[in-house]
Amino acid sequence: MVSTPPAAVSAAAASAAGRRDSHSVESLLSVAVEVFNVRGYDGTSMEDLAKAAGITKSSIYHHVSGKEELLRLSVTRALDGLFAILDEPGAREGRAADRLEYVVRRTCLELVGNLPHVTLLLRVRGNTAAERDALDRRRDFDHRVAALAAAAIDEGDLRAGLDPRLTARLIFGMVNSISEWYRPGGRGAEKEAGELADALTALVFDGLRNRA
Amino acid sequence: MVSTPPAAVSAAAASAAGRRDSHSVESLLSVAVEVFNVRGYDGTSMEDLAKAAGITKSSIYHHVSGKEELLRLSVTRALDGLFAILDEPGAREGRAADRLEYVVRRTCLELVGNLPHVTLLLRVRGNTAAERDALDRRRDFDHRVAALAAAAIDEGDLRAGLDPRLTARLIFGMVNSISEWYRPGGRGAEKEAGELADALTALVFDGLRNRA
DNA sequence: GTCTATACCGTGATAGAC
DNA sequence: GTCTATCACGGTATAGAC
Repeated sequence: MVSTPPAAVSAAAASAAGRRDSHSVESLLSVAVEVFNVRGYDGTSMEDLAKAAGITKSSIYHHVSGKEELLRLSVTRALDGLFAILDEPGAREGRAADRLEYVVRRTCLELVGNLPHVTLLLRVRGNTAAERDALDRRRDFDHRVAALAAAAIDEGDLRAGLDPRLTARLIFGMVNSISEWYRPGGRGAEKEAGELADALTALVFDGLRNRA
Repeated sequence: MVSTPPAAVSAAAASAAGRRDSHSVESLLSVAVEVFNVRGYDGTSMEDLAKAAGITKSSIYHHVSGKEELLRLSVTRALDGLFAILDEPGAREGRAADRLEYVVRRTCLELVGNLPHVTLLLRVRGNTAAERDALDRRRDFDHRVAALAAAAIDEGDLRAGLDPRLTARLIFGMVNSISEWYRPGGRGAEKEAGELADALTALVFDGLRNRA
């Protein structure tokens, strides 16, 4: 690769000069996920990770078995967060349309609140075992949401004639796309995320058109 | 990488046995884009491309200067197709809301009709010069669509209070997500694409909710 | 337009001292 | 928990014959 870094990935830029940072699996993971999200998983070398973490390549192997374990840890975390939403009361009780709306809203918030891991998950392509496992679980999630959409159409709250599978795909295509541009805005980020979720939910359920 | 191929990428599987396929830049490009889209650009080696094309690595350099040129050719093609939409009469004449709807619909069709190149474009991360140039042009496209959304709100056809930039991002997040699951269905694909574009446009402008 | 052969470097990973 | 040193391998790319 002829790569010139997009924006000089030095997550631990501050400590870059010092070297010899002390790391746990946790701190290493958060550094790695940042770099993966800038460079892409395949585009990231152990050397890149080492530089960003402020240690040497070899030191990384003291914490994890290799690059793929870092990926697995990250996407597992993302998926656990998403599946947890489906077990919340708001996703299990009431009319299907309301449950669907709840899941859409909560998924937005979860994506924003867990942005690095979810972003990485959404970019996984299936080249390694860890990636394929993640894709399987994602498919699972999609199916459960499509079932929710189907129920909402049956109950008459969503327009008849909608294709539930397609509808679920389009909704979550929109939700997931947030990861491509959203950057947390420091304080007020929570309110910001709520407004984003509101805007998206309104668009999906009521559309853009003015009915005045 | 511990990679086991996801689905044995042999675009030219038929000719795999024979070897010594004859290639032009064009035929090589179409093979390369297929492989890039399965393996990811960074995850694809020249060896992968050579196998899929049925020639050796060295032969590829007879046609192009290297991997990055194949990427540049592909994303340029994708971007040219998208920008051409903005110059069509339907995108330039009439009320802004109608022009926006036209662009959304046409973008869906263009994405489906030019799927491999557009898919690759949407996955580009900015690691190389070719990728950064592509990202710049994408941003340009987004701005022009956001301006269209702003005009449509001003004219009163879209709900007041919408954020034009956010609206444009969400719409095209949904449109672009089609590339993650859509696979052309042989004959009838044109009708299929039209229905997909209709469904998406209806969702965006009128929402899912049943108003009966 | 393809091939074989090869240069050269970056890669993921390991061994073992401190 | 970090380091230096080292390894085998696979990566892009080139030279030159057919």
